[in-house]
Parts: sequence; structure tokens; C-alpha cells
Amino acid sequence: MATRPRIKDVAEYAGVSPKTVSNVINDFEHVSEHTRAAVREAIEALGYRVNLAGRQLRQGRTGMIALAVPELDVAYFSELAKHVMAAADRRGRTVLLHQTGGVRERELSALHGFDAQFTDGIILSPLSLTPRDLATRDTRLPVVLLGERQAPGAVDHVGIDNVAAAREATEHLLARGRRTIAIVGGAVRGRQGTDRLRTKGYRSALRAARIPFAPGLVVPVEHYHWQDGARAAAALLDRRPRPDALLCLNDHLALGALRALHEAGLRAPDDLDVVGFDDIEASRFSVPSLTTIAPDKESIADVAVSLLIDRIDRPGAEHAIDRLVGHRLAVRESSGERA
Amino acid sequence: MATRPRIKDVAEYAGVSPKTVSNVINDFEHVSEHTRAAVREAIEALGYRVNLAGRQLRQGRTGMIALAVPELDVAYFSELAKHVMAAADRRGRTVLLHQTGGVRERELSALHGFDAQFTDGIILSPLSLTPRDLATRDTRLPVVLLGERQAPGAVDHVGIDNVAAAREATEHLLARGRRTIAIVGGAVRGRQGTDRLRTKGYRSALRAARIPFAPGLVVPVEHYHWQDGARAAAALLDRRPRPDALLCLNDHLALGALRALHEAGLRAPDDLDVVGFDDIEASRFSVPSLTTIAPDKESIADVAVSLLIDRIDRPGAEHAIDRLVGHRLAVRESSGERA
DNA sequence: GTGCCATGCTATATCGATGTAACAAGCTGC
DNA sequence: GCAGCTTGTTACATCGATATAGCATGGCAC
Repeated sequence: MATRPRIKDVAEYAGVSPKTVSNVINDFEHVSEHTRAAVREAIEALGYRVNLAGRQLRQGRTGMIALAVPELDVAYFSELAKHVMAAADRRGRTVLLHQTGGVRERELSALHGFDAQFTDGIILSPLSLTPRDLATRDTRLPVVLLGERQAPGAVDHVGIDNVAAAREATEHLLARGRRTIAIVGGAVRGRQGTDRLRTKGYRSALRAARIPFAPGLVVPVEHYHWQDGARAAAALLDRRPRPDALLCLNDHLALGALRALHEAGLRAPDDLDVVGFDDIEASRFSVPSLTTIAPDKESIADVAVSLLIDRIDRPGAEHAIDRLVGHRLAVRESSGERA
Repeated sequence: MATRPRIKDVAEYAGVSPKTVSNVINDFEHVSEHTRAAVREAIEALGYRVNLAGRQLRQGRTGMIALAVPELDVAYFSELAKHVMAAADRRGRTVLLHQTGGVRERELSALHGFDAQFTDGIILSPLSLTPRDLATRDTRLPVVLLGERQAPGAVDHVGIDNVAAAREATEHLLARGRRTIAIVGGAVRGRQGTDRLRTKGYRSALRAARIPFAPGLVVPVEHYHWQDGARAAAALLDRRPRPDALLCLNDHLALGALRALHEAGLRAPDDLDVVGFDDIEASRFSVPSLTTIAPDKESIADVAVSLLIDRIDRPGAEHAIDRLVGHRLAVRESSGERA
């Protein structure tokens, strides 16, 4: 009792060989019902549990998959993590969660590093990784990327149509008569990431409405937190002509912007409209509630886990797969009628 | 190149024995400078990385610690997770994150189960675990508990003084002249958890102010999300006499309550005060911003990681340790002056 | 009855690392 | 000159599981 039982102890207790115990554990078919029962009983009696280190050493598998996101306290990622864990659970896998801070070095270490070792594959939401990093990656570890499609054809990828989503959001604002639409978190030239795609969608909607693009309305941010949104919005409100809408590239930015409006004595949607991205839980309960692009997070998680497990089970399979999942515009108070 | 190099390959390349390579990797002191250099070079040349499964099997250690929380999309826990990961990182450990959903079965499995295996110890924030579960626990895995002190003397524990914190928050409301203070998420008799302690603090403040305790002002909730807070607040607003303050046992509940006030055409702090717990980032940016008890999350994380690593390094050490860390009341608009 | 196959099970090697014991070489002190 | 110690290194066993190969047994076809 002092030390944990090994497969050998179970074998002795049941009067069979260790391999037979292993066969029972792994549901190998050619085991007689009688032996199977005896082994099960022994396992029960001794309270035996497989030692995963031993198993991994032998089979090279752990049954765990990694999920690496920039920041867990960005609600989009914690909500996504929840869905990924649920999806993995349904398929009998455990999720190991990593936080990269969006830093290239740590994104790389999630792919190659020490931590990656206990893992059969990884779902990675990169911010700083370059296509080159992915091309030269260690091909042993199956990878599925979330977010922007970084390396077409090289790695599996799941995401929403960011260009279309941003276009829809912008069209919604235009349809409401807004003409001076700022984009908070918008991409400056050369950046990689979903911000680039969303900025593209924003510009394409403007173009279609024959509204000239004003670079001054694109405000990049360092992080995607409330504070950054509040700061960016405060600056925009001083601008003349004042924007009549803010398209914020995530909900935290948008909620921070709402706070800045409040401090400036303004209101959405009376004085200007505010729209976010991600549909985090907070966006349904803020005052005013927030219009936002709602990506189908559950599908993203589901598809990502499926793709990854496929890669793990059939290594060296076909070409990289690219899957788009749905999104919709959830119109709420911040760009709708007064409640 | 096809397959990953093993320690044996490095040994051959460097012309030494595998054990010598191991000695270099583990900074064993009695290795000549010359050999050490040769081994380092070989490691570099082959791109060798230790296989953790092999190491764990031999040493029984992984260098990873687990953190198990009820829900990652409760901001308090994702913020805490961030701090724990940072603290672990500073001490050269990696964190494996689990979500229990607050369900007893999954809290148990975090302690005993499959998942706990790649882990040298666990920091657990339990919701449903009974003291009995902890007393009969598998003593091999070092544990540090967060939240309420479940099993005094049995397991290490870190937390704030929840009774005092709730008392301070209540006193603050009383000092502002509030007399009908409801407690959202308050504990009904017999429950375990921080809600019980906080309810105790609330009652003790009322008692000191000679205000009779009204059971109808204690509203339990099922979960600790916006929605539950909104629902509970909506019900309370229909009550006569209407409460003049809501003490909500976490910030999500409080933010949901603010939303419900808004929908009822009321405002904090004009019509009633609202106070939360946890000081999540959202509480500083809501409209109105939220008065809340701010636990020192960084210290909680730091102390928890320290305690756990001590337990891991010196198993079977002294008696269980109980550490209180600081908190403060952050007074903001929801119970303060108009901005 | 012989040959062949499927089934049920076992003995042994192996995954990759490290602990143990042991050994060679060099140094100290007397 | 030898015991006794320290240092640098190695051979081998071992952690706990599973893959492989192989040994019995029994059934079937001919």
C-alpha cells in the first residue's frame, strides 16, 4: 500500500502476465471473458491506475493535446479554451493550456520546446509567428492554427472569414448612416494577424460605399484590453470631425471605448455607435450592451480538435486543410435602438 | 535525422557514456571542463532535447504543477491563472491548467486522476470537495488549496480573510447610510465555500450596527456569472422595501446586477449601491465602475506556488501551513460619488 | 491422423533517462 | 610505498508500460 501498484502487481494478483493486464486495459479483443474479469477485479482491488510516463515512453503518445493562446484573461481566449476542453473531453483527450503572451519566442517554444513534450499535438493561436517559423518547424508535432491563415498550404487552419465579418460590421454602421467610422486596433501596413484582415474588410466596405479611407481613423493598439480601448477612444473623441462610429477589433477594446465615451459625457448609440468583435459574455451585459461579431466558437473548437486528432492518428497525411466556420453580427444597444 | 536523437546518440557523438551526458545536462559537479564542453557541443550539433517521459519514469518528477480552477471564463480565475503561471515560470516550472466546473467528481479526478499524473503537485480551488474527500486523499500528491480553508491542519492553504473582507465591504455600505443591504450569492445554511465566510462577515457587520438580519435579503445563485447576477438583482428590485445596496459575492454577479438596474431604469449609486468581489479588470471599466474587494492575486499565486514547491521538495514535512494574504476595498463609482 | 489456423496467453526486449556501484587515476600523508 | 581519499568516468540495472515473437491449445479441413 505504501507504494503505488504497478501493472506487475496486478498481474501477480490476477495470476496472469503483465502483458495480459495491458491487453485488458487497452481492450485488446483476444482475451477470454474469464481472464478479463479476473484482471478487472485485480485492478479494482489494488486501485491500480496506468502510469502515463511508462506508457508514453513505450508508445510515444500521451493522449494530451496543447492549446496555446496569447492571453487567458482576454475573454475570447478563455471562452474558446472552455470549448476546446469540452471538445477534447468528448474525444477522450486532455488539454494542456499554454499562454504565450503573443511573444514569438514563447509561441515557438510552445511548438518545439520543453512543454510540447507531453503533448501529441498543438492548437496554436499565434500573434507573432511568421510563416517562415512555421515552414521550418519541427514536423514531428501535428499543429492546427487558429486566427489568421499564416502559412497557406503548410499547416491546418481554422477560423472565421475575418474580411467578410469586418465588412458586415462596417456595412451595418454605414446602413445606420454613420460616415466617419474609426477602427480601433486596426492594422498598420505590414502587420500579420487578424487585425490586418479585419482592416481589409473595413476598407472594402468603405470603398463599396464610396467613402474615402482616412488613415487617421485607423488606431493601432498595443494590447487588446479595456485600457487600450479606452485610451484609443479618448484620443479619437478629440479628433475633428469626431468619429460617429467606432469599429473595435475585440470586445475588450469596445468595452473600454464605452467607458471612455461615458467619461467624455457621450453615449452610444446616441452620440456614436460602437461595435466589437468576439461576442464575449460581458458584451451582452454591458451598459449599453455591445453590438459585436459573434464567431461560432464552439465550431472553431470542435473543428480544431477534430483536425488535430486526425493529424495525430494519420501522420504524414494529405495536404494542409483550411476550414472556415460561421459568424454572425449580433446587433445590440451600442449600435441599435435605445433599450 | 529522421528520428529524434537520444542521449545515447549524443554520448556516441561526444565519445563518452550516456551517463556522462546525463551528468552534464543535470549540472553534476564532477565532470571535467573538457568533457563538459565536448558534450555541450554534441548536444548542440545533434539538436538534442531531453525526453521528459524517460526522465519522469526514472525520477518520478516532471517539473510541472497543475492548477485546477472551477471555470476559466470567470475572470477571477483566468487572472489568477496568469499570475500562477508567471510565478511558476520564475521558479522554472510549467503549469498544467485544469477546469473542474466546480463538480466534485472532477475536482477529485484532478487530485487523484489520470490528469494529475504528469504533475508533481497541484494547486486546487475547490467548490464542492468536502473536508472528508481531502482527509482520505491520496497522500502522494502535494496539494495547496485556494479559497476557503477546507480542512484545517490537513492541507496547505492560501487565501484572503473572507470574513473580514465582507465585513469591510458591508461597513462601507453602512457608513454610506445604506440599511437594506442584500447579499447576492450569499450562502444558505450548510454550504461550504467562500460564500459562507463572506455571508458571515456580512452578518457580523450588520450585527455590530444593530441592524436585524433579514433572510429574504440573502439570494443564493447557482453560478457566478453575469446572468445569475442580473436575475438575482431583478428579483431583488421587486422586493418591498427595495434594497438600497447589493453586496455581490463576485464581480460578474455585480456587473450583471448593474445591467439589471439599468434595465429597471435605476442607477448606482444614485438609487442603490453595488459592491463586488475580486477586482477583475472589467470592474474598473464598467459604467459605473465597480466598488469591489481586491484580493492580492499576485501574492496568492506567489505564495501558493512557493508552498507547493516546498512540499514537492520536502515531502512529508511538517504540519499543514495556512497563509492569509492581503486584500483591500477599492471604492469606485458604484458606491461612491458621481464621476 | 496430419497440417494449418485462430485464439489465448507468456517471456523478453525495449522505450530514454538516471541511480548505483564500481573502477581507474591522481593525490595526500606518513 | 601503501592506505585512503577525491575526482572523472563507465557498466549495468531500473523506472512502468507495451510490442514482438513465440508457445500452447483446440478446431477444422482433408
